[in-house]
Amino acid sequence: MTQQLEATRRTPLNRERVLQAAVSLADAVGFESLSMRRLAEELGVVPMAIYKHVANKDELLDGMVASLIGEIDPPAPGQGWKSAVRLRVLSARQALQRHPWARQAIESRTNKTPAVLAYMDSFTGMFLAGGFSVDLTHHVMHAIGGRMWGFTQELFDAPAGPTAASPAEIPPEARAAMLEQMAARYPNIVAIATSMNHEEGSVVGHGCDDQFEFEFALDLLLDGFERLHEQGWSSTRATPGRT
Amino acid sequence: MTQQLEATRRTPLNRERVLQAAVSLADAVGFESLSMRRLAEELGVVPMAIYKHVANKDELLDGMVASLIGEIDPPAPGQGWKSAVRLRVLSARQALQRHPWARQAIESRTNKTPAVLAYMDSFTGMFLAGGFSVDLTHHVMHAIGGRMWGFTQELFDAPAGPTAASPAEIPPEARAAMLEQMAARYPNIVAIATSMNHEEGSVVGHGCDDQFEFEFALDLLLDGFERLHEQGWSSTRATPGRT
DNA sequence: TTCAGGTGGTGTACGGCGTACACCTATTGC
DNA sequence: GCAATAGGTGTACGCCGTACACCACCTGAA
Repeated sequence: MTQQLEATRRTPLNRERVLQAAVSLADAVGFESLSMRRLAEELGVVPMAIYKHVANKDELLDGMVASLIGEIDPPAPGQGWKSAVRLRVLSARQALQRHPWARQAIESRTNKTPAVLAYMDSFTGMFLAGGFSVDLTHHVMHAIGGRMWGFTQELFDAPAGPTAASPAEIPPEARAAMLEQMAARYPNIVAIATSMNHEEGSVVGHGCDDQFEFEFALDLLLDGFERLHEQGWSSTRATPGRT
Repeated sequence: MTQQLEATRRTPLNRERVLQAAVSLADAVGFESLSMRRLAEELGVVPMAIYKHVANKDELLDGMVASLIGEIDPPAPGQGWKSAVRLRVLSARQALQRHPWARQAIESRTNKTPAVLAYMDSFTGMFLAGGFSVDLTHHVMHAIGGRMWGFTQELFDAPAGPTAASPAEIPPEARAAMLEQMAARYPNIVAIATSMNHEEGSVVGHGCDDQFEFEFALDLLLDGFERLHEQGWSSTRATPGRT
């Protein structure tokens, strides 16, 4: 009797459910807190049960990345290569922002799974379809590198200082002293930070517009690609802009 | 008596020696095999002894990154901004190639240590000294992102297939079949791979010239920066190349 | 000369991790 | 009706980072 109840209660695990659970667990607790044991707990199962569905943790991560790739839009048809690439990269970026663990997952591994290869292949195809030479396409794929995934190293992201949200924590004199020290030690950084939003005294203000920065670099690269393509660039000649 | 011998035998540990040992241990065994316990062993000391000199493993890694930064050349004087930046990035790249663990160390952490700030600040200063507006400098720093450290996501680096070094492992028919499968599934990747070195049948041949690829992207960005700078670009107008 | 305090190395222990291996138990195909 | 198999379990091992109590030695003041 209890057997029957328990039998119906549990739909058997499968790879799909494991990956799905892993993704949402990672979404919730972050990459470094995603452990096999914790995932098992989430699935109401003993840790080793997971290993009936994925070979090991690395394969789990590969599966998660594959599922992420599934969220990226396919190439938009009927567009020039440039806007097609642009749209797709931005779609990848959106997927990455939905799943903050993905950047670390991608960086932590040398990705040669079929899903990754397929994505890279399809990505490569956008340039070839746009009339790029195989040669130029090759280098262009290297150049776009991490941006293909929709992320860049975030350099400045969340500055050390407290935001305007918690003004009580540090007395204004101390803040001013800190600022002076910063400005003395890192004048250039401070110059940029203060220029970013000079409205109030908030030194390292609301942070940067990540999206703007990302598109800035992306478009810079795309423009460069375009220029090279138009001039019929070939690697046998020279690197892009050496004088 | 034994006391005296043992007293002379051991020069006491200090932060410098710990960091130095950590760096060369990581050089030898790789980032993921660098553990406090192993480092202690290398130093002939019990694991907890290390904690008298660094607060924890994160601080150890920060220290290692700082020591790496020390290996990067300072800005070359008497040059235009462009070649100064170029030289410095390539110097950073060399440092990173001497210490393969560094990429992971940098990626794994949100770097706000004084050493990192100082490097970024000095880097920023190269653009400002070149007459860049603070605005443009800001975005340019974002765009150059990871490349500031001398690395890019390596996409293609060591392909799955065996290299020419181990020809015995896989019989030629099997190789040919694999190639056909690859070509069917990932035609664009294979197109690039085969064009890279069409000498023999080595499909995913000797790999790419990392250095060339790196400089390709770097120069593309630098050229873009230059163009924007010359036209007096400002972020209030538009992103670089949108039509 | 002694003795307090600090510096640096030790030993033990805890709670986490990934996962190998032996085991059990339903379900299913013959 | 029964053997094979897929899927879940329990135990155990060897790693990891590090908290905490302890102790040896050196230094400098009384």
